Amino acid sequence: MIEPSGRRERKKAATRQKIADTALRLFLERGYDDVGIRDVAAEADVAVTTLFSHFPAKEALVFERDQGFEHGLVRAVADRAPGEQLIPALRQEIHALVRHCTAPEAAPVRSLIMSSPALREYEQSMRMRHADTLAAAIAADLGVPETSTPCRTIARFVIDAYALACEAAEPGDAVDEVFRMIEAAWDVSRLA
Amino acid sequence: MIEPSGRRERKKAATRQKIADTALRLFLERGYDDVGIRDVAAEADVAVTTLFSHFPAKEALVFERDQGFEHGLVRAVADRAPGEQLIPALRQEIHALVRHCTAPEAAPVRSLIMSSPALREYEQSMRMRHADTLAAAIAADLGVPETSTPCRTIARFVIDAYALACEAAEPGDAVDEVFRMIEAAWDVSRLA
DNA sequence: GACCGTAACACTAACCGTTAGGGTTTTGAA
DNA sequence: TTCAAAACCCTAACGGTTAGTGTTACGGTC
Repeated sequence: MIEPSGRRERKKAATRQKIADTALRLFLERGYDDVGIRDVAAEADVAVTTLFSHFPAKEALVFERDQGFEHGLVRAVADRAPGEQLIPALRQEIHALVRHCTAPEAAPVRSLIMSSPALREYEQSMRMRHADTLAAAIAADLGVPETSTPCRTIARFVIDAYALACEAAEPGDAVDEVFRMIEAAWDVSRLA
Repeated sequence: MIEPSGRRERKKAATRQKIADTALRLFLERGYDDVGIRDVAAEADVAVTTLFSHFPAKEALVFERDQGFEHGLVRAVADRAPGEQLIPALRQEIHALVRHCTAPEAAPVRSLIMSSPALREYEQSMRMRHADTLAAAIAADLGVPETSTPCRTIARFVIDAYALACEAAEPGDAVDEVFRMIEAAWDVSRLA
C-alpha cells in the first residue's frame, strides 16, 4: 500500500529510459524493421521479457515521449480558465501539439513513423483512445452522460484536426481551417 | 492480357469463399483468439500459404463481406443524381451502411469484432483508408486538389459519423445528429 | 542487524502470425 | 500435344510476444 520510495523507483525509471533511448537510437540508425526486439534488448543490456514488462509492444518504444498528449487534452478541457469557451481552448491546445510534432527536431522521428505501416497504425489507434478520453472529459465538463453523441463527435473531430494538420502543408493554417468547421458543428449541436 | 476465363476463376473464388466461411464459423464457435491460422487452413483443407495468398492477414478473414463499403461511398459521391447535394447523398449512404451493420443478423459478427482488440484496430485502420479514398472522390467531384484540407476534413467527419453511429444506442438518430453537425461544418468551409 | 515479502529482472522455451524458397498440379491456349 | 502461367502444397524459418520458473535487490519489520 505504501508507494515504493527512492532507489527502486529510480532504478526502474532508469531501465525504462535506457530501453527507450536505445530503441529509438537503433531505429533511427538502421530503420524500424531492421532492428529486432532482441537487438534492442541486447543493446540495452536487459532481457527481452524485461523490455516487455516496460512496454506493451515494439511500437510503443517509439511513442515513449508521447505521454503528455492525452493528459494535455484533458487538462485543456478541465483546467481552463473560468468562462473560457470549450472549443477555443481545444483549438489552442491542438495548435500547441501540432507545433510540437511538426517542429524541425521532431522530423527524424516523424519520418521514422511514416516509414513503417505498423507504426502508422499504432499511432492511429492511440489517437482513437485519446478521442475516447477526450469525449469523457468533455462529457464530465458539461455534465452530460459519456455516451452523448455530440460529445463523442466533437472529440473525434478535434483528434481529426490534429491528424489532418500534421499532414498538411501549412499545419497552423490547417488547424484554424478545421476548427472553423468544428466551431460551426459545435454551434448546431444541442450542447452549445 | 487476356483475363483468365471460366473454371480457373470459379475455382479460385470457391477456395477463397471456403476459407472465409470456415474461418468465420470457427471464430464464432470458439472465439477469435482461440482459433489459429493453422486451424483455419486445416479445416478448410488448404495450405497456410494458400490462405495468405487470398487474405493479407488473419483479421481480413473477418471483414470478407465488407468489400462494398468503400466502393459504396465513392459511388454515393460520383454517381449521385445531377443537382443532388453532396452531404445529403453521403448522409443517405451512411444511413444504409449503418443499418446494414447494426442489423440483427450482423450482431454475432459485430460482437466477435468487439471482443478482440486486434479486430477493432484492424477495422479502425480500414476506416482510415476509406476516409482517404472518400477524400479523393470528393476532391475529384469538386475539382480541387486531393490535398485540400476541407475535403479531407469532411471525409474524416463522414467516417466518424459511421463509427459513432454504429456504437450509439439509436444508430439512425445518431447519424442524423452527426450529419447536422457535418452540414454546418461544410457550410462554413470554403468549398460549400 | 537479521528476516521476509515483493518488485524487478533473467533465462529458456515455446506460441503464433507471416513469409521465403522451392516443388507439383491444374488450366487455358497455341 | 505442348507449354507457360496460375494456383496450390510443403517445409522451414523469422520475429514479436508470452508463460513458466527462478534469482537478485530493495524496503519495511521484528
